[in-house]
Amino acid sequence: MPPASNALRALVLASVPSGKTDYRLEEQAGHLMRRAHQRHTALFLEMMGTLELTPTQFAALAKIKDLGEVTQNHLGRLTAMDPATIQGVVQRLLARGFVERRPDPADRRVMVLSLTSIGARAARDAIARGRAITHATLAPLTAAEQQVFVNLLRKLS
Amino acid sequence: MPPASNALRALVLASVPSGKTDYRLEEQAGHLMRRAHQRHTALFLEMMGTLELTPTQFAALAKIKDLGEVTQNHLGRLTAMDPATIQGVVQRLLARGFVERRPDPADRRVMVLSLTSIGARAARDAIARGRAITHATLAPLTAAEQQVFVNLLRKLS
DNA sequence: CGCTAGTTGTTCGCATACGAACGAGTCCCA
DNA sequence: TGGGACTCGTTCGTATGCGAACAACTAGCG
Repeated sequence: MPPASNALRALVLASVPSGKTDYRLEEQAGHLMRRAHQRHTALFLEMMGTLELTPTQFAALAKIKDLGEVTQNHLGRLTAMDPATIQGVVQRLLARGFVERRPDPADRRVMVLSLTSIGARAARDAIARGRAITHATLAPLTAAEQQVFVNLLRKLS
Repeated sequence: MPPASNALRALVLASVPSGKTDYRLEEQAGHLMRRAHQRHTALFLEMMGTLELTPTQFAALAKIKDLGEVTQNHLGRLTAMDPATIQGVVQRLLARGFVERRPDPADRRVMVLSLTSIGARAARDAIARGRAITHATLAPLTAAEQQVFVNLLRKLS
């Protein structure tokens, strides 16, 4: 330590009182992402209304509709849910009669999922609302900002 | 119903085949927000490491450190957690000895929260890591993009 | 003073979310 | 062909996240 450092250090400590170097929670990306996602979820549940679908249930439904038939774990990977999570989501869709399961004779570990006719109708209705939900979620931004925002989000997959 | 509407409706239905008008789940803002938030949470838990703090526990800790003393529900409002959620978070911080509670003589409904000395040290360490976590979360973006992204997120509070 | 409206913190139930561990099955290569 | 490595789906435990209901308490108004 060089001499005269005591006075210097006191100065530094005074300008940085016990690590309180202006860490503002409200400006941290993660905290803002959590809040923005929270707001979206609230909009989603409200606007999905009588369909009573959660965001993950909706994602699973829309993806099965896309593919016709999917394996449960594969569906999970496509919708960003780990096996434990997709399991519960699929159980609830099964219970509501939106999804069917049948064993795959070619691979006895696997259960193949597909939509029932009720499930297909629900998916169609839900996707219509999904568009409105995306619109509402992005409403605070201008059209140009919305483009930018979605592009940046994609980079943060 | 006006006449000739059957043929018309058939046309409409044909041009919009059962609602399959290219709804791409992967491009919906909400889905992307969920995935980006997921990635952040994984980074957070990994980088927080031995401190074993979750994002919400960290937010509560940082906010109590800011204010010195807070009421539980008030803390919840400041960190965007409803009373049921903040209750559990505070319980876990109490159990780890990071937070103290004392009754408010002026309002017997209220419990005032503050940091213990261990909690204050944990908060200081955690905030240092918090900066690194924000950095890592935004790493896929350029500095200019990071600015834009955070600004847009703020509008979507 | 008394009544009503609102607030505070708690509990319950349900739905993500994920790590860890597990049994069953498949794949590939020595 | 045998065996190790991997995959599939399930279960358990823990932590958000929120609606709903609740008892206790405060505040404000007639």
